[in-house]
Amino acid sequence: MGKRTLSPMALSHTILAVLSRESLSGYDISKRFEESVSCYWQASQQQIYRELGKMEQQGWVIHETVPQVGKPDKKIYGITDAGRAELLRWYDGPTEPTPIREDLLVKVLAAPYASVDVLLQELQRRRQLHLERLINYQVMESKYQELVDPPKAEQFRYLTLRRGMRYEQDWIDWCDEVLDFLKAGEHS
Amino acid sequence: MGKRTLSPMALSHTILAVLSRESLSGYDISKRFEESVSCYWQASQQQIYRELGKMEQQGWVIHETVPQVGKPDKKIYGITDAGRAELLRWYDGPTEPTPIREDLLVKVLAAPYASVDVLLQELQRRRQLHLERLINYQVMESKYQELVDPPKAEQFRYLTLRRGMRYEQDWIDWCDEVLDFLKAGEHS
DNA sequence: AGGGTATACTCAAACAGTTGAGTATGTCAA
DNA sequence: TTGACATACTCAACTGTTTGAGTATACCCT
Repeated sequence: MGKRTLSPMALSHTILAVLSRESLSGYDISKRFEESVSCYWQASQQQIYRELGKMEQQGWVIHETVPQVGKPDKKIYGITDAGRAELLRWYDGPTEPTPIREDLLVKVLAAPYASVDVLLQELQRRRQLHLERLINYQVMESKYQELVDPPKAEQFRYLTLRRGMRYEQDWIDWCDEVLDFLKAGEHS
Repeated sequence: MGKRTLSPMALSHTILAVLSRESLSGYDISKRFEESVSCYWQASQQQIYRELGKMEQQGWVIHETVPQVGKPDKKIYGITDAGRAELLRWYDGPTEPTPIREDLLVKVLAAPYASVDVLLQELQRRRQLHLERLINYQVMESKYQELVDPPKAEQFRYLTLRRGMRYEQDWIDWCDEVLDFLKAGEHS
């Protein structure tokens, strides 16, 4: 007797959305999550395999095992009609903003009682990390812009990338704002 | 035998950071999380009380019960020396970007196989929600700007609010981008 | 009485996510 | 042989978070 009345379970719906376009092996799904899905959904390989197992039990996906030479067999997962129906059912519901839990900002709050130098270095490290992500997304963007007459699905996928790029730029901008504040020495 | 070697536990450290400045009742801590902490850390009331109990067992905080007239007794929590040491220990470690899991973006990805009208309405709803949050933060910002010679802690707290404001503005901008795309009918 | 609000706090169950640790097949280099 | 990498997949334990459901004191309104 579950106590939950709502079941967001958006990882499975993310997988369903990815499979809507084409069937993929579990490994290739995992690769998608490292690449084009990474700007809006993070999931580990273990999580994905586990979820696929559950989704198959629920009849949303089905797999066929394909033997390979020199490599292990792979399981190609495809979405079922029930899976498409489930995706549409979920799609009609509301979305919720992701709960925000930013430990870097907790450190900003604690900085008056701690070492501002440590914070400064962490801000620089984080700025660099977000810059690298942005650059990676910009490389992906340039590939979208090479498409001459992109299919509808590609256009929508591009919009998800745009969000990722804005998010990383936003982080860089905020880091710069805090770094400027710290370097101006106004806290001394 | 725990399998974990790392223990981020940043909720407790957020509470420690909040208590660094002043002792507060559990209820008031919860109120802080609804207000000034909300732009960088979300936690439920239950979660906060539970965490305070754990933190007290670990000696990081201590409470005194204060009887009140017409209201239940309240527990005022204060940070201990051990709590301050724990906060500093944690402070020196690296931060990690929050894992991103945005169901609205999954819906953008699924939109070619579903109703674009539903997406359009959801984007407008979300835009409104993020605008309301931004306006709320702007009200908070104007209070910071009334301070003539703000203490250091207030200046750092203001920087956390700046992040919240940028984040909400970023969402609004992205929603506008997608709405423009949908309304231009380029997906037809 | 019931419903709403506020101040104050607590218990329980379920679940999604994280971490650790593998498995199988193969290639290449030191 | 070992270590690194790639393609492919699986199991187990733990934990933070969410959801549901309260508790206590009081006030106000229908």
